[in-house]
Amino acid sequence: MGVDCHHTESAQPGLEGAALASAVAAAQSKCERTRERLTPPRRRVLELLLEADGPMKAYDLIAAYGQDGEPAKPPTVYRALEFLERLGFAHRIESLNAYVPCRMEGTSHRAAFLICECCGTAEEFEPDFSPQFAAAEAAGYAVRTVTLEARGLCPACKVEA
Amino acid sequence: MGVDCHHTESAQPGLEGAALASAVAAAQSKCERTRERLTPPRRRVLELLLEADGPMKAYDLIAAYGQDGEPAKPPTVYRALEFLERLGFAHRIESLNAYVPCRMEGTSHRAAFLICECCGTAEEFEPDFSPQFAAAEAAGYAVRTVTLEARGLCPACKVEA
DNA sequence: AGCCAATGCGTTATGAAATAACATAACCTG
DNA sequence: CAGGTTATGTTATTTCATAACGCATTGGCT
Ligand SMILES: [Zn+2]
Ligand SMILES: [Zn+2]
Ligand SMILES: [Zn+2]
Ligand SMILES: [Zn+2]
Repeated sequence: MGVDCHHTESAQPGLEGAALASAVAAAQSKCERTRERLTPPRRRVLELLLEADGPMKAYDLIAAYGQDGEPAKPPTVYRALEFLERLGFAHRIESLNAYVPCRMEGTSHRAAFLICECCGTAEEFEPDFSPQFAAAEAAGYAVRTVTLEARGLCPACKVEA
Repeated sequence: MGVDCHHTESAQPGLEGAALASAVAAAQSKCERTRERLTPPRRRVLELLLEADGPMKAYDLIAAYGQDGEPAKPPTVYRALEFLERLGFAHRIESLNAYVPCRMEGTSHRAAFLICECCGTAEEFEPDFSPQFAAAEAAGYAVRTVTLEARGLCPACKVEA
């Protein structure tokens, strides 16, 4: 990300082979349990996210969509992303206009990210908002979703800087 | 925002008259203290943000820029927004692609928002991240900025729903 | 004053991100 | 297999943001 970053960019290497197949199969069975359909475009976009080494832009997904090099049409990918987000298989990172596969084991969670401004990796973590929003809820707010994105330097890039 | 919201949309009424002039003057003198220049386009965009009842989109600012109805050119407004953000006079709300004037008194702070999905207001509050990021910093991260945006219903809209 | 570097602005054009709208196809379920 | 629902294909458009370049203004320096 930073022009002066020469890291291998694989702080979060993408899945391949058996690991990839296994992750997709897990999503598949999760869908079946809730009568949701992991259709070909949805599966394909999930694969692309899982294979990637970091956050993927929507138009990167569009370009990479066809195994033969044929790009997808934008709505194909945006619809798949909407589905994957709804099911919790992927998250959108607002401050990057980019998407990542969910890295957390648990089923339901509020996603939060530590984003490295040097190498571009985005590490998901489980935030604890209880103290924050006790006050908000006490003031009458009904909080539904929360976006928390911290930006800075990951350990590796911090050392080099 | 919500199609079923019939509120007056003035949960955060914009400034006018003396209050507006005073807010702009405060920004002016803050700039002078740090040798920054509140030039005409920057002042104009700040005015528009302060006058607004809620978050403003960049192209709303562009359209409203000229007192005679003439729109600004996009770079004019985006440059002004960059400046206002840098000085802490305005914040970008990532999940809305929109901008608000800073409502906090203190000089330096990490902005956070409670966004009502019904009436569209965005209330700024001062978050306390200390517990969250003690862990992150301990793990070697150097956190520089944080985006925290909570979405839900404000007290007024919650009652109506 | 005259010069210079730095900063900001005006303008044109383009790039990037996301969605609208509508037709067709696949899938349940009774 | 009929009919409602969900998903996809396709075309076009809208929305959001920046690149690039030349000119103007500012403020320090000699
Ligand atoms: Zn997750
Ligand atoms: Zn890094
Ligand atoms: Zn603020
Ligand atoms: Zn509201």
